[in-house]
Amino acid sequence: MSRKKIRDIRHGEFIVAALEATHKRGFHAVTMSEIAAEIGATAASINYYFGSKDQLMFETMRHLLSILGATHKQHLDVALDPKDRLRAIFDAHFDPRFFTPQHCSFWVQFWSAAPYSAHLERLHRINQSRVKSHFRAELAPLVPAPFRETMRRILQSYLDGVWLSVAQADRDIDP
Amino acid sequence: MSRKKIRDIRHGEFIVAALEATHKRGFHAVTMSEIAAEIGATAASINYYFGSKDQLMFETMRHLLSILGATHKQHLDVALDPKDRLRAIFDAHFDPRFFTPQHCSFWVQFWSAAPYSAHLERLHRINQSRVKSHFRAELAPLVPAPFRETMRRILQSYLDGVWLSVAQADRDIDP
DNA sequence: AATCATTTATTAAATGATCATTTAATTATT
DNA sequence: AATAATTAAATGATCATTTAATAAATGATT
Repeated sequence: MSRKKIRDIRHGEFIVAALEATHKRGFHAVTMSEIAAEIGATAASINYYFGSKDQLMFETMRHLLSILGATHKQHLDVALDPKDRLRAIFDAHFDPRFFTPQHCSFWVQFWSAAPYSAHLERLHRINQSRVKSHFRAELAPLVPAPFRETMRRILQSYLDGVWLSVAQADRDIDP
Repeated sequence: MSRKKIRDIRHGEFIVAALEATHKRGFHAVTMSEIAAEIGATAASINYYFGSKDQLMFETMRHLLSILGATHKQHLDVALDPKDRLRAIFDAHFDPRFFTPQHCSFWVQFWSAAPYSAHLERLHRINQSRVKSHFRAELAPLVPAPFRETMRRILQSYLDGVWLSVAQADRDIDP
C-alpha cells in the first residue's frame, strides 16, 4: 500500500516539475536535470520512474487532459439548458485549475510538436475528436445543421487561439 | 551585380529549404544538414550565408512576415468599404501564397518557441502589434467602442487557432 | 525489539549519440 | 591572380540514457 503511494506521489511531483520547468525553459530546450532540479531530484530518477524524457512529457499531457475532462464533467453537471451545456465546454477550458500560464504553454508547445511523433499525435487525435463530439452535441439544439459544422470549427479554432496567445503573453484573458 | 544576385538567390533557396525541411521534421528536430540537403547543399554553407541556424530561422520568419505584409497591402488596395477592409486582413492571412501547410507549421512552431528567445520574441511583438493596429483601425467604423477590443481579441485568437489546426491537420480549411 | 536480508529509491559518473559550428582546403567565378 | 562558394573533416558542447554503487525503507525471523 505505502509502496504504491510513494510511486504515485513521485509521479505527481515530477509531472508538476515538468510543467513548471517547461514553462520556464521551453518544451524542447528543457533538460531532464532542470526538471528534476525543480523538486530537488536528479535526472536519473526520472528514468527510474518514467523510463524516458518522452514518456514523462507524454504522461504530463495525459495529466492535463484528465484535469480537463474532470473539470468539464463538473461544469456539465450544473448546466441546466443547452446554452449552459455549451458554455460548460468553455468554462472547463477556462477554469482556473486548468487555464494557467504553465498549462497553456505546455499545451501549445506539446501540440505543436505532436505532428512529429506518432505517440503524441495519437493523443492529439483522441483529444480533438473528444472535444469535437462535445461541441457537436451541444451545438445541435442551438445551431441549424448547415452552419453547425462551420460554427464548431470556428469555436474550436478560437479556443486554441486563446491558448496560444496566453502561452505567449503570460497574462490572463477574460473569456 | 551578379555577385550580389547569387547571394540573394541562395538566400531565397535556403529559406524555402528551411520551410520545407521544418515542415517535414519539426522546428527543433530539423538539422542543418536536412535543410541543406533539401537543395543539395551542405550544412556548412548555411553558416556561410546566414552565420547560424538561428539566424536562418529568423530570416525565414521575416520572409513569411514580408509575404504577409505585401499580400495584405494588395487586398487592401481593392477594398471599397470598411467591411472589405476588415476582410482584407483575413484574405491576406488565407491567401494561397501564404496559407500553405509549410508556412502554417513553421508559423506555429516558430511562435511557440518565441517566448524563449529574445530575438524571436521581439519579432513576435512587432507582428502582433502590427496586426493589432490593423484590426483596430478596420473595426473602428464597424463595431461600437465598448465591444471593439473584445472583438479584436476574439478575431485575432481565431486567426491563430486556424493556423494551429492547419499545422496539425495538414489539410485546408475554407475561411 | 533487534538483526539481517531484500526490495526500493537515489545518485554520481560513464557512455554514446547527435549536432551546430569552425577550420582548412578545394573548386568555381570573375 | 584574386575572390567567392563549397565542402569534408575536426571540434566541442550538450544531453539523454545506462551503469554500478550506495542509502533508505520494509519485513521476516528470532
